[in-house]
Amino acid sequence: MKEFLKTKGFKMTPQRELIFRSFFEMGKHVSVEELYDKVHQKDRSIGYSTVWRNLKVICKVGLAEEVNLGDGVTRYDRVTREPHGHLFCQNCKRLIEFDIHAVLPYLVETGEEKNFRADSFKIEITGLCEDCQAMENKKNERLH
Amino acid sequence: MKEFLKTKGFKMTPQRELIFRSFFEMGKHVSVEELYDKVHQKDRSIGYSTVWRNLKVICKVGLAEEVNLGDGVTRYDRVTREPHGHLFCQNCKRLIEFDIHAVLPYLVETGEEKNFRADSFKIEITGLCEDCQAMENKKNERLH
DNA sequence: ATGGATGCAAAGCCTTTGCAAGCTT
DNA sequence: AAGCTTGCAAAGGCTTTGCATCCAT
Repeated sequence: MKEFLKTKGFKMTPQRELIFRSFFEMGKHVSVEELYDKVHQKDRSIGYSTVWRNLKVICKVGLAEEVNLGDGVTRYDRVTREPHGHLFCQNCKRLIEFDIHAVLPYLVETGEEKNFRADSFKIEITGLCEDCQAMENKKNERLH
Repeated sequence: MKEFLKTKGFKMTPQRELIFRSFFEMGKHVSVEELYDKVHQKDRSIGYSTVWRNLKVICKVGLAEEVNLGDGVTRYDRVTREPHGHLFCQNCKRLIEFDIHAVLPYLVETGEEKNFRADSFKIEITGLCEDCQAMENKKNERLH
């Protein structure tokens, strides 16, 4: 990893290593704050902006990309995994993934038709997850 | 429209009418600021927050929905039009639409499989539009 | 008269950046 | 030494809200 970063013009530091490790352990859909909390527990001296900047670095070297669900918080998602879409529960903010191999060809074709140079594809379904639907139903029952 | 709003618990006012009209004239992918600029030209007394709140109202009554491309600006998009995806140029911020009828069934099915109650579907391709690619090429030529 | 609507200013919230000091190579 | 990194604090930039006032019903 150290070598890999060097080829991209970045250096390795203890902080960076801890941040990278933590991010890849958490794996997916991590917000700056979540990662900061986790990292900060292990090393109280690491600042918020360092975490933030390193998340950007992870993106710059192509290991993750930003995900924006419109709830005001940017999340970071590993890109080494298979292409996938997101089911985003607006209540509990949970993110469920699903495979999008079936539709990717269509999207690629669409971009080509319009002479658009596509960098990334995003498919998101927002709504209510199974659990939150159940909760909602219980709440309604109580009201009657 | 006045009647329609009343059924939703909202009242009609001169400001609201101007804002609604302007929004529907602009039609698609409008940011608060863009709409404010347009509205403010016609009536200098209308404040930014009034425009903002009315955009929210338009969403609440189901006539538009928020679009978040991850550039820090929330845009509002009419929902009466056909379901569509977005090609978002990261350089000029232009939004090009494309039909997504072909893939919607797959997405609906995906949501059902996971017992997810889907409220909305979002498909976004980010990259560089034709024009900006041309500009980029010219710039590169000049450098050589 | 009511309760929603408006304007202004101020607060919120994340995201970014400026800087001086500290490390990596 | 040269340049990337880090921490802290402060600045940004857009979104929201508090409040007194106004207006539609």
